[in-house]
Amino acid sequence: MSQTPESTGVRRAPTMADVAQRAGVSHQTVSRVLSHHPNVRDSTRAEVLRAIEELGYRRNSSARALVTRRTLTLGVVACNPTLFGPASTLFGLEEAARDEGYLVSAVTLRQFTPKALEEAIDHLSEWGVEGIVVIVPHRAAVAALAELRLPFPVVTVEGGHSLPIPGVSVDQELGGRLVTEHLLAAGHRTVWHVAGPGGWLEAEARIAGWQAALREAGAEVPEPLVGDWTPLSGYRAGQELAGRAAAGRVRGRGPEVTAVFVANDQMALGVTRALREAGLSVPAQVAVAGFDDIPEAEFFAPPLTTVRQDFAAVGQASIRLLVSRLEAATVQTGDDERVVIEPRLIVRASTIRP
Amino acid sequence: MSQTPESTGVRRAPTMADVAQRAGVSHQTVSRVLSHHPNVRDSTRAEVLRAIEELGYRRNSSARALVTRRTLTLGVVACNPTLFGPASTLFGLEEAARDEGYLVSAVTLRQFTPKALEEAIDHLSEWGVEGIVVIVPHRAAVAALAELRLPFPVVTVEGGHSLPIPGVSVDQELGGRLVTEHLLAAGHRTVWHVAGPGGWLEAEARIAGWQAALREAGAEVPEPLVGDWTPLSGYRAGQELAGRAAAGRVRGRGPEVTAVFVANDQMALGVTRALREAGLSVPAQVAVAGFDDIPEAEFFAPPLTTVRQDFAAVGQASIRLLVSRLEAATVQTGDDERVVIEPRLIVRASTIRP
DNA sequence: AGTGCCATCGTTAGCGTTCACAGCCAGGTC
DNA sequence: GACCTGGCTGTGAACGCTAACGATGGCACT
Repeated sequence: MSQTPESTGVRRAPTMADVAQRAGVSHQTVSRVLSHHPNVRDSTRAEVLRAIEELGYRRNSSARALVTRRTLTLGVVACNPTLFGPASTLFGLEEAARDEGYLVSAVTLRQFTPKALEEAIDHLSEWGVEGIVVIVPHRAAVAALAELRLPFPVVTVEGGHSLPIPGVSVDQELGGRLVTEHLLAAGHRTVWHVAGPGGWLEAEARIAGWQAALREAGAEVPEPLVGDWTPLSGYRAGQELAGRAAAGRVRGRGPEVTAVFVANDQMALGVTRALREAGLSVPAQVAVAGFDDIPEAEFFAPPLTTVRQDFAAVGQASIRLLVSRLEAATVQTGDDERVVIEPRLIVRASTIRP
Repeated sequence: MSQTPESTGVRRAPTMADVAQRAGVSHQTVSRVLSHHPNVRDSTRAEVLRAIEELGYRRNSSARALVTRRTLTLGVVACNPTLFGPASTLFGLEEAARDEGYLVSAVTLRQFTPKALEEAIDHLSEWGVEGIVVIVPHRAAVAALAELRLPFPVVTVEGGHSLPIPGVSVDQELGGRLVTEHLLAAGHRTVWHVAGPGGWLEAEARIAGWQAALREAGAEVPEPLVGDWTPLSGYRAGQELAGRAAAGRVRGRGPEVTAVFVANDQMALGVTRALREAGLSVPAQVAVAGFDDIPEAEFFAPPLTTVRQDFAAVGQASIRLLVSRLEAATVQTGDDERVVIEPRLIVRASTIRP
C-alpha cells in the first residue's frame, strides 16, 4: 500500500474525487450515490459505498452549500435561555429542525436592546442562515424586527400579532383569563395581579386576560404590581401585597387581597414566600396562582395552580412555519402566518381553600 | 441605470464581483478591504465600502469556508437542556464562542444512549463543525466518545477525568464534601443522601464527596437513595426517608434521619415536601441541603442550603479549551487538558436549626 | 540615472461540490 | 437493419471566495 497519510504530514480529508478514483468511477457517480439518485447500477453503487466507507469520506458541506445555495442552517435568537420556557422552546425547536434536515444555531441575548438584537441577527446572517426564529417577546424587539427588512424569512415566538411578521404564540390572554375565572369561581371578590415587566408581550397579554375576566364578572380591577420574572421581584411584590392585606380596605388602597394571579411561577414562589413570612397562609387566607407550570411548581409548598404552556409545540410550530416559508420559495401562501396554541389551566392546592 | 433586479425575476445576492465593478476595482481589492488588509489606499477602501453599502453586499460564508477550510462553527451536544445547569452552561458557552468569532450549533439529546450521541455528533459533523463540546455527563457517554476517534477536537463538560479527553468540570466531590461537613458541623450524627441516577458522573462524584466527609468524621455511612434529578423522584425519596425517620433505629434500617444531602435542588424540593407532608419540619427536625443553586432555591420554604456552581465559567472554559486546541493546530500543548472549577457552599435556612 | 524596495492593485488558479449536457450501450419497434 | 428509447455514466462548467503571484508606479538611496 502506498497509502501513508501520516508520512505526508498534512492529512487532507478525502474528497469526492478520491472516492471516485478508488471506486473506479467518476466523481459525478459518487455524487449521484450520495444524493440517492435512482439511475445508478446496484453494483457500482455498492462499489462507491465501499470506497466511501474505506476512506471515511464525508461530503464537504461548504462546497455543497456553495453550489446549491442552501446552507440548511436556521438561526435562533433567544433572550432568557436559562428560563424554563425559552429553554423548552429551543429544545423542541431544535428537534423539529433536525427532523426537517436543518441545523440550528442559537445566539443568546444577555439583555434585550434593539442594538443587541441587530448584532445577533448580523452574527447569524454572517454565517448564512436561511431563516431565523426570534424568541424575544419584547414589544420593541418585534418593532425593530419589522424595520430590519432582512433577506431571509423571520418567524417570531410570542411576538404578538400586531405586525405583519409570521409567528407562533400561546394564547396568553386566554391563560390569564382562565386563571382569573378560576379564582373568581372559587368565591374571591376580585383577583390581584403581579405582572411581568413592561414591554414584554406575554406580560401584557396576561394582564389583558386578567382584566377582561374581572370586567366581565363585574369585579373591581386593582392596580397590577410589576415584577421582572425573578423570584426576588415576586417576593417584593408579595411583601407589598401582604401590607395591603393587613391594611384591608381601611386606607382605601384597593380591594381586599384574597387571591393573586402571578405572571409566572418563579415570581409566584416569591409572592408565596413573602405572604407566608407576613403570617398569611396560602391558600387559606390568600390564593396564589402562577403561569408556565415549571417542573418545580407541583412540588412547591403548597403545590402551585398555574397555566401550562406546551413549549415544545411552540418550538415545533415555529420551525414548521419557517420551513414552509423556505420551501415555498416563490409561492406566497401568506395565510398560515399565525399559529396560536391553547394553554391549559392546572389547578393545584395553592388556590383551593382547605 | 440598467439595474433592474426586479425585472429579472430572480434577484440574486450581490457578489464580490458586483461590488468590485461598482467600485471600479478588482474583486481581490474588495476581498482585501473585507479582511482588513492594510495595503489598501484609504480612498479606494472608502469607495469599496460605499459600494458594499449601496448593494447591501454580504460575504458568502460557504464560498469562504470552502477555500479557507474553516467553517468557524462549533457544535454542542447537550442532554437535559431545560435544566438550569446545562442551560446556563450552554448560554455561557455560546457567548464565549461568539466572542472568539465562532458560531455554535447545538444538538439536544432527549435521552442519552450511545447511539443517540453518535447520531448527534454525526449530524453536527455533517455540517462541518470544527470541534464539539459534549455536555452529557454520563459515564457511558464519555466512554463512547473515547471510542469514536473523531476527525476534530472534542471537549467534555463534567465528563470526568478518567479518560484522555480534555474537559472542564466543577469539583463535584468537593461540593458534596462541603455540604456534608457543614451538616456534620451543625451537630448531626450523620447525613443521608439522595443521589442522582446511576451512571451520571456528577451523581457519583457527589456521592464520593459525601462518603469521604462522613468517613473522615467517623460517621456512619447510610445507604444512599437514588433519584433521577426530578422533583417527583425527590418526593418519593423523601417519603422513604420520612418512613425511616418515624421508625427510628428500631427496625435497624440505618441511622436516624436528621440531615439529608440531596444531589440537586429540584429533588431537594421534592424531599422537603414529602418530609413536611409526613409531619416532619424542615429544618427543625430534618435538615435538607441541595446542589446547583437554581434561582428558585433562595425562595423555597425554607430557603435551601445548596452548592453554587459557576455554570457560565464552565461554558467559557470549555470554549477556551476547544478554541486553543483549534488554533494550536500542530502544536500539542496537551497540558491544559483539564479545567476544574471550585463550587461554593451557600448556607440558607434549610439547614439551620431554629 | 540606475537600482531596489514597498505600497497598491490585478490576474490566475484553485477549494469540492452539483448541474446541465452529452455520450454510450442495451433492448425494443418498425 | 435503421431507428428510437431509456438506463447508466462521464465531461465540463459553474458556485463565490481566498491565496499566491505578478505587475505597476512612486520613492529613497546609491
